[in-house]
Amino acid sequence: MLNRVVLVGRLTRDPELRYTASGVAVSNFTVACNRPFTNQQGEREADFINCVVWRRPAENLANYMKKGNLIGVDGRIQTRSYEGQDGKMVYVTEVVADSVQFLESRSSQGRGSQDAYSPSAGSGFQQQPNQNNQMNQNNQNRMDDNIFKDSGEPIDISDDDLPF
Amino acid sequence: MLNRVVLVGRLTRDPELRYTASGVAVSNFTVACNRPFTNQQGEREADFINCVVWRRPAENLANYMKKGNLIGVDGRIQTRSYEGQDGKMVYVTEVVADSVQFLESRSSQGRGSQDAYSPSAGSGFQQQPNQNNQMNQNNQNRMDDNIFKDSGEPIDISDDDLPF
Amino acid sequence: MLNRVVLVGRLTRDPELRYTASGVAVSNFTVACNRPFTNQQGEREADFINCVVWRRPAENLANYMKKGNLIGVDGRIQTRSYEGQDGKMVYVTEVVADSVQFLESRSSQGRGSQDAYSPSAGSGFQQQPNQNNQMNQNNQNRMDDNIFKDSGEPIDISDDDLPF
Amino acid sequence: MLNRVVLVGRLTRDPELRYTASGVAVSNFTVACNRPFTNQQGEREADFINCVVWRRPAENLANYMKKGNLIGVDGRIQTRSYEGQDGKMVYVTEVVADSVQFLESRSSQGRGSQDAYSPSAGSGFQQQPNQNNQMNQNNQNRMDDNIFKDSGEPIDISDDDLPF
DNA sequence: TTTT
DNA sequence: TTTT
Repeated sequence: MLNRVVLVGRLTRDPELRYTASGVAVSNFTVACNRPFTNQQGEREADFINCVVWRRPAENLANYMKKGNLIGVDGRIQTRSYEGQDGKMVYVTEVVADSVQFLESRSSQGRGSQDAYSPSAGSGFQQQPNQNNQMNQNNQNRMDDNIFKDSGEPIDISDDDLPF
Repeated sequence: MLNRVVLVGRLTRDPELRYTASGVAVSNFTVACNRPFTNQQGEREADFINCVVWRRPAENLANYMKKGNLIGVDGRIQTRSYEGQDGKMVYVTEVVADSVQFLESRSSQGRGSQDAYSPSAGSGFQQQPNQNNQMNQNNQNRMDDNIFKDSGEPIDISDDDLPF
Repeated sequence: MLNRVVLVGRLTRDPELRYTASGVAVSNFTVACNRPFTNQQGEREADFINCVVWRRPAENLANYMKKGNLIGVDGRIQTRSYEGQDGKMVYVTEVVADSVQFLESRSSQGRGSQDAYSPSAGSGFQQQPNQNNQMNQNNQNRMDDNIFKDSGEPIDISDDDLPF
Repeated sequence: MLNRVVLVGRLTRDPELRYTASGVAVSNFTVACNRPFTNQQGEREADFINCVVWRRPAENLANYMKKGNLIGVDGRIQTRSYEGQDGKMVYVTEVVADSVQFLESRSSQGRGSQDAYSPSAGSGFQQQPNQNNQMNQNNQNRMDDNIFKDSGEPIDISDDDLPF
């Protein structure tokens, strides 16, 4: 079966970086994609697409991108369900990013476009990373009980959700 | 902004065909996409991706495809929200198909793969269409009040949702 | 059958705008896509992907984008062949763009990202268009004999190549 | 930069399996993609898209798929150039498949759709593999000098072309 | 509420 | 014939 998604849009908020109990980085973010056509009132609407990315690109995203920045996402659609607080099942559809492309860097006056892959010597990321997420790089923010403590919603997410 | 989705998977049920108050055909369906990897229990999971398609390909889909058939979808991700019966907003993410590809026909012995586009003379659809949806072809099933009467959920969907 | 391509990369040169004998705008351009990985010598290579776009987005591209600008392409792969000057068939693979996304505008200080679609009032293109191609907007550059006169290669391209 | 391709089409010939000097499997194949629209003569044309796949999926493809079978390809566009026998540069554009999806198996009466990924215990490939390529599984067909001996064209392909 |  |  095939399942492929490509998005280019802007971050609706600063991406959040968290760690699973076993120390795997995960970042949740939302991409605003303006529709290429206008509605019947002549307005241009947008889609707000929830995304997740794991491991190294999660850390890069949180450290270098912020609200409003333009990014590209290459991934797949994932569905999952959990029991809501009213006992009813909640169905979630989101994009799991295989890679995230920085089309505009944080300070970004002018040229952007760094790769999210292999940010090794000589190929990018000379910028100072975002302050608030920096400590996560050292894994000191690891959560010791289940997951996503400060987020209301996906409390049932665990290492099981690791895509591979 | 870019927003592109390609899926290949199987219909989880017979696609439903309806008509808006102004007579535009719309079909809702779900595609089961088996994941290419196994989870930590060694099981192969699936994603169940809700899709919509409008107009002519909606009619073709409903008339020629049924539960279990393999289809391809080329479209984009769309998000929308409506107020649930408990007064809380419900957020929906689904795929709006620009085109649907029939990779396996209804009775499907052997070769499938007809195009959903331009099903004109000589290019396909020699099969008998599905009985139950056939009458829709003549638009006799048009709904005279708002929309989606027999479906509980998307009562707020109207012609406004027409993608173009 | 499905055939879908999404690219984000930089223009290797100013896009060229031409018109078929019947006055249809067409623009050829090449997108440089840096690979996300390095080769065995540790160098980062690029793919140079030839693209074509027709009609209105062709004019917009030529008028607002130039060498080095970042663009997104949503399209399909097309193959064609013609007889080379040595009598042998030449096989060409290129991307036919359905839409082109401007991720960085010509003078590009700061925010880019205009849509190539419906560039109507209020939604973009307040910039001055490129001088040299401006006259094409009035169709005064229409070619009266076959096509692509000043380009050596695709002399066999005609209105037949119009995608729809 | 983003570079993503998804194809669904039929193999124009049996896929060829070869091995680089260092023993890495590679398979070249061509996918015929019927266009969804007809040309000005009312005919339905096709694109013939050259593809490459490496390693394990290359072996699976060669062992289980044959001319005419329907496959899905998820990959990226790659360009390369080499000096032709007349001393002129030849430019090649092809699709490097990350994964190949079998939408119709070799003997294929009825249901197809196996995954090309992780063909481990219990998940598929109970069919007998193709005879002629079977020996390749044991790497006894490894080529000891450069590459692609029996193919005229890409004699300059070596381990350097390994995508990762 | 899920397909092979 | 190639972009940052």
